[in-house]
Amino acid sequence: MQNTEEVLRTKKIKVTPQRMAVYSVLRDTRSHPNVEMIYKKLKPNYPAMSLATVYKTVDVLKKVGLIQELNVGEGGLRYDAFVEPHSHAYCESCSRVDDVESIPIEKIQDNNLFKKVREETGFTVNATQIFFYGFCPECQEKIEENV
Amino acid sequence: MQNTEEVLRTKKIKVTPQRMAVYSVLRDTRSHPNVEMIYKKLKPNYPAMSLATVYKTVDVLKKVGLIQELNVGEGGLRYDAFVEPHSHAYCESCSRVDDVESIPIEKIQDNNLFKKVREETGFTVNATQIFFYGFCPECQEKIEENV
DNA sequence: ATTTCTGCAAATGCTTTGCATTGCA
DNA sequence: TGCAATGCAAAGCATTTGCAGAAAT
Repeated sequence: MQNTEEVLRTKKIKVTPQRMAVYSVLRDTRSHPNVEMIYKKLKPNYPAMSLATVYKTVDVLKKVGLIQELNVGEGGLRYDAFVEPHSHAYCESCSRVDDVESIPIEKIQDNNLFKKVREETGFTVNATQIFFYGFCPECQEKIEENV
Repeated sequence: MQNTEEVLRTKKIKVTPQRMAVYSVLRDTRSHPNVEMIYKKLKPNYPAMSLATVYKTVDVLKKVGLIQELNVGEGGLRYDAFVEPHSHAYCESCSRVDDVESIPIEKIQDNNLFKKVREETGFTVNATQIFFYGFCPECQEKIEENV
């Protein structure tokens, strides 16, 4: 995997320790953290890091396409450095977000879905976002225990 | 179509003018308004109507299943009285939200998609939300004019 | 040297809350 | 009448902004 510094440089944005740190956190996890979670994770190693900087940084990373922003309803905005098209499962109990890779969005696109949407609505479509809402394995267990 | 008052009564919630008004607005439009839009629409006829009441009302209507809440990213929370499963197209320029009915979610469910998600992630899935992001016909024209 | 980023604090804006009053059942 | 909903103002929270100092190119 290309190192974080190189990746940022490729995108022609200034390379700062804060940006490397935020992007590294996102590259190293599959947990789709929100800004607060990123901040908490970084604080021990970067005591001077400001929450506002995390906000500004995810914004920059999003704009250059290094990360994607997920709007998961009550769970707020989450960030994901895995930018290949894929869908997500959201746990309505603990707000956990998992990747779903077995339903590849490319396949849906291949099925002429974008074209179909265009025919119906006149919209030109660039992207799609698919969410599955339900309960993660851990929360299912908890719910069963409480019966 | 059943009248608004009857529908509310069926759901065993208190029938008030404010609730009827909010629900009527949502039944009469396909524009997926947010709270602010609902409020503005009602203000001329209900000058005493408070924004807080609109917030509380959409919450109640959502809980009894009369409307659904759509989380459309930057456009915030939108409300829709059309609760049959369907997907949505979101205009990244003007925030307009259109229904997409030609891609029925039932069909996706029939394709064992929920089962597939469960096999991959362990999540039990109750619902899905599909968004198409792009530009609506009007905004496409505007963009072309400015070239 | 210049431009951009960071960190702080203040400001913003959307949403929620508390509570006295009103209104539905 | 009793309980729930409304409307107002205040509070709450996540996010954004302005700006002086710091850092990257």
